Amino acid sequence: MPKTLEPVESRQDFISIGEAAERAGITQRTLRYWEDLGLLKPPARVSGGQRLYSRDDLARIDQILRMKKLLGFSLSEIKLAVESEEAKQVICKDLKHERSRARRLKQLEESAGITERQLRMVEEKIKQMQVMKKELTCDLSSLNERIAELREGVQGTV
Amino acid sequence: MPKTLEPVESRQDFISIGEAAERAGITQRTLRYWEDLGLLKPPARVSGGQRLYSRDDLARIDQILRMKKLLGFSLSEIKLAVESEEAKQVICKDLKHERSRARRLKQLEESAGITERQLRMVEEKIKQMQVMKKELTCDLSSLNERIAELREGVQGTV
DNA sequence: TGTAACCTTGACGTAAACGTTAAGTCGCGG
DNA sequence: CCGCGACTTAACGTTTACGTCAAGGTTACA
Repeated sequence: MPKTLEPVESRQDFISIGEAAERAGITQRTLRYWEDLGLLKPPARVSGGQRLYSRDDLARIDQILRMKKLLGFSLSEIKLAVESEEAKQVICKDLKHERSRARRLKQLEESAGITERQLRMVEEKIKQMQVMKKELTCDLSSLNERIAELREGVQGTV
Repeated sequence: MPKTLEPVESRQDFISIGEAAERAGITQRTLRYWEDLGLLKPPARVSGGQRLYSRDDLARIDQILRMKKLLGFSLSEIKLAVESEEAKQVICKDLKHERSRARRLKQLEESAGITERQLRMVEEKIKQMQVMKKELTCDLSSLNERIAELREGVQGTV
């Protein structure tokens, strides 16, 4: 159900697709595409049909971008992650409504599993990138050494 | 010039494309494709025309894989990085041949510049990934807290 | 010496992630 | 109330990074 504006929220709190795209540094097409794939939940619309993005929507967009650029996830992988995020929020709301505990527990655990896998992956990546960093640092300092040697005309010292 | 076997090197030191691909966890097609794009320098060949990959080649392949998977680089970006790596090695060899000092100095500096840019990028990524790690850790512990609550039947404590 | 397993190039196919264009609708300042 | 820019959906095009044959050459081994 693509919701319309809720009474308490002002039109000021929302921005058009053009502005949202510009702020995120992507195209309108990309936003619509992500929506089609289910990465973004259908945003609010004005009566005429134009999309209105909320602060939450923008945060989600940023999150997706980070997963793409930092972790190199495909959109389908991101969808999984986003769905678990979704589940988390639904669960938090549902906690009020006091329903089937076993079911909620299962969802919570599933969500935690996904989050944990992501965490492990991030940790692994950080480790490997620190190795790369060390290598690059090494390379760089040996290059700088050579440069210094050359500058001082001490070319023969290999 | 796709070189042939050099006298000092034994055939044992080289492996076929099939084995190289298997070791790297990629396909033969991918190796040939990378070679076409100029990511890999043309490897040695046996007289019959079949490729022979050296230890250096394998190292290069690993390097490319890390750039792809860790940094999320496109192949064209990787090509740039690899070319600068190439340049570095050429320069190191040339250092013996004692040629125009000014020119070598310039190349060394260019090489250092590229390496430094790469280093900065890696550092930036590490930073951002540490932020993600923190967020995920936070998420996870709050999830686990809720799970514990539910398990002990203390559902009301929001 | 044959033959099965491996390799070669070349060409065409494909999935993902959008780009681009078309044809029409909406919203708002003058 | 009109015109212009921003928006809508739909459809087709494009790029990247390979996958997948096809048709033949090479190598190793019984």
